[in-house]
Amino acid sequence: MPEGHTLHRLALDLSATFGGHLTRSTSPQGRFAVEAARIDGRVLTGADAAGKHLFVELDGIADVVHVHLGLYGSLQISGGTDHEVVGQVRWRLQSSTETADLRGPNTCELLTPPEVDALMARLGPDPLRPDADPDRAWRRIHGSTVPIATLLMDQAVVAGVGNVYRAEVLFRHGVPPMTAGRRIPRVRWRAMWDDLVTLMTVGVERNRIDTVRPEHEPEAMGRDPRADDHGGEVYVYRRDGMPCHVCGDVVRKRVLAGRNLFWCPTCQSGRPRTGVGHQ
DNA sequence: GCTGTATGCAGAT
DNA sequence: TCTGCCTACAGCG
Repeated sequence: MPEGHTLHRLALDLSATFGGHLTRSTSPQGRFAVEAARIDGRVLTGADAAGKHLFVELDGIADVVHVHLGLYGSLQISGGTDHEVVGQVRWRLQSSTETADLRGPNTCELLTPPEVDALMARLGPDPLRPDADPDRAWRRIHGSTVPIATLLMDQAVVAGVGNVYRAEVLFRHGVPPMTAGRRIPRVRWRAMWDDLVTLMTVGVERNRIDTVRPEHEPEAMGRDPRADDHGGEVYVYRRDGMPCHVCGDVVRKRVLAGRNLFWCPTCQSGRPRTGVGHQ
């Protein structure tokens, strides 16, 4: 489930598991073999994330491993070192006691420090980084005729938000997805940003996306908690055709800029409403 | 066994 | 707006 929270969580887990340890690197699949040989046998000094990008640093080499999971990549950390290789493992990282297997990444490469800087420079503020400046995103949003739903997915506007957080934050603020960026009031954007900080921080802690407020949880609403389980509790993401948790209207879906977009036409009508849960 | 789909993004058209 | 790509898995015949 690679949105920004996944990468930040992986950075924490990699640091905790491998930080300060001598590591071995291989590429069972072969496509990272040359690079793996260069970093093999080094102490892992740290891991960090920015948006959906993961960086791993090793002692004695300036270059940094850059990983982007894309749509379906995964990095699985597990105890033990004698695992059989299952599937296409691009990079296997091991300490004396632990193994991390990277499968299906969009990108796994070594970058020089200037290349890392260039990559960071093209990212918008990341709600999971304490130094992030939401006004930088605002400057891109408030003059734009592009729908807010599209802007939220643009990593140069906000880094780390993916299709789930986009749908959920728009729902939680009652914003119609097709609203032009320039029609989003500044206070609304700030509330959405603060909410993203909260939601994504919870995402890192739980390693899953939960966006449903306590008063709308299945137990509180008398719903079956197993009715639509996507590995997290959400309002609209992939719930098209199902009743909205808040108002009961049917959740809609359309393709926007090549991605599925989900929303509730009633809760996100753009008209002031008295229902619970919206600001 | 095949097809479709996926929480992403770059490059071509 | 589209195509391609990284890979695994569910659903279907």
